[in-house]
Amino acid sequence: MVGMSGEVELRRSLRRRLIELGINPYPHAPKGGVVPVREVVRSPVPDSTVSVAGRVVGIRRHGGLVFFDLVDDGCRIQCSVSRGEVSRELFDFFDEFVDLGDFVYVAGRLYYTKRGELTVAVSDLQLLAKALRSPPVKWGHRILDPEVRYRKRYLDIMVTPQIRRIFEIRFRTIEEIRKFMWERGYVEVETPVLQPIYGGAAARPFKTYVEALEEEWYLRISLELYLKRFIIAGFNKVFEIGKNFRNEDIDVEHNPEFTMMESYEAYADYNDIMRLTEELVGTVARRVLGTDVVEYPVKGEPVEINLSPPYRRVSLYDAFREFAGVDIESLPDDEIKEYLSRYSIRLPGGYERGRAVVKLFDRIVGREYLIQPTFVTDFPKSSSPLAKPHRSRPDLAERFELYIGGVELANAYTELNDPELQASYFREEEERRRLGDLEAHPFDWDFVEALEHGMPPTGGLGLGIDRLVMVYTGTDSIKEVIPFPMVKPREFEQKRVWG
RNA sequence: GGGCCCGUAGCUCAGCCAGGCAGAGCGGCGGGCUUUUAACCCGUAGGUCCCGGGUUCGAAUCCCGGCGGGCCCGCCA
Repeated sequence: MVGMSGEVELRRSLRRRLIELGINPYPHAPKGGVVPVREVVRSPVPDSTVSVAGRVVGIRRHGGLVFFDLVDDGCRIQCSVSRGEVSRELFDFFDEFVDLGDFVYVAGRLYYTKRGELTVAVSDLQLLAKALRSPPVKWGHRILDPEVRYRKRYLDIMVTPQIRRIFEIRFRTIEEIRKFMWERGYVEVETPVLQPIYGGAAARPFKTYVEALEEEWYLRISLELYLKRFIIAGFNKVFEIGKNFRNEDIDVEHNPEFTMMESYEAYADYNDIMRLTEELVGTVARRVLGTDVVEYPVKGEPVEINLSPPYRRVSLYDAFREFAGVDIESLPDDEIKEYLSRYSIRLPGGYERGRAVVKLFDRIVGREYLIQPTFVTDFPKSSSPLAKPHRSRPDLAERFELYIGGVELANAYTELNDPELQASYFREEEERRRLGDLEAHPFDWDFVEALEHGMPPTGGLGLGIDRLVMVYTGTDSIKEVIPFPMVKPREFEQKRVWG
């Protein structure tokens, strides 16, 4: 047993000894009321007595005087224990039983040290939870191994305030999006995650099996088709914030499980939705960050981005002309095919002009040039089987995508509400599936039947929350803004001896 | 799916190219220290060198296979 994982063994023996001494190392509650450290720090009253609780993240011993740092809900305060000011029992207890990582309750007088730091002169102390492992790095420093950071995100958040800040922004963003939508009269609804037919996007789904029905079902790849059923049902303005699941590869912009906000509004079109979207992105930024100017890394260099509306609107064909110098609209199919092979783009399901154009747009224009917020509008009709054809351009659909920092943040349509046209689009998708496009949209009879009951003219929006948070936080990897990103589970032997 | 790189103490890493006793700093533990805050000073413990196989008198080091991770490219948002 000599040399068995030293720290944990040592601390487990402390835990045992505490129990032997009749001291519960995991009491049910602090012995006195606690005030959040944040409040103490916000308006400190020197010489007043405070009682606070938190995790011990630093200990500096000076013989008869010990300074230690407490972190409570992300907020740090220094405490001191002086041999001359407390009972021998208290001082020895701290010395012997309190380690980095432990939660403690302390009460004492507030004062400023010689160096001017606000400090609690501890006069009472209680161990609230014994940690058997100490934090891997000192508080305020960064864990550098990305594998540890993503697998044990709680440590990453625990010890690095900048990481915690990213998630504070994430969850405040979701909160403010809700408020923004509620303020505008949208009703927050819920739709099924498990679906018999997936739809609303081009993606491969996760499959699951429903024992009660003895059927294979799917995890949703979007919220779209059920939210439209709410519009059909007579709710005029609905939204949902929820997880989508797409069985695709993982990279800096994609996680198989990600968060979307989708909204649908009766009697609106994609122009209304553009105004809604830019208002939302700008307003939420101001409310969460206090500013609508952010910095985002583009090719490693921070670029200032202004999120205040209005955003630029440019049609997809015009964007091609402006940024790529190509009039792709009037390019013959042969030359488009040449471009495809030059950029080694394969089209599953065979060549189709509209889809080819969109792929080329993603490859050549999107990430490269659309840094300041830009709505790219009017996509080829065949690439958008759930969007309504353009009111004056029969070859296009009333669709837009929002790009910021080269990242695609949103996708929106004037929604298709003609059931016959929807059915024929679904048939085309089915044909493409037969030709090998695994991401083609499956035919959803139940949805077409719902449309047959009549859906008012509707504008809809899908907004990628993770990517919005990336823009807000100046982060260029989606893993940084997802609390627990998908990582392969790892087999490991726990090094411990029971007893 | 294709390519490149990485895996050694709790953490950060050196050692690998050119095979020969398993190393440093931080952290831990013990001691000292009553105003520090990455405290300081002295001492000390701590290892499945990612896993498996091969070459060799001898492998952290060379070779093969695997696992895990990162980045780039292709694709979905």
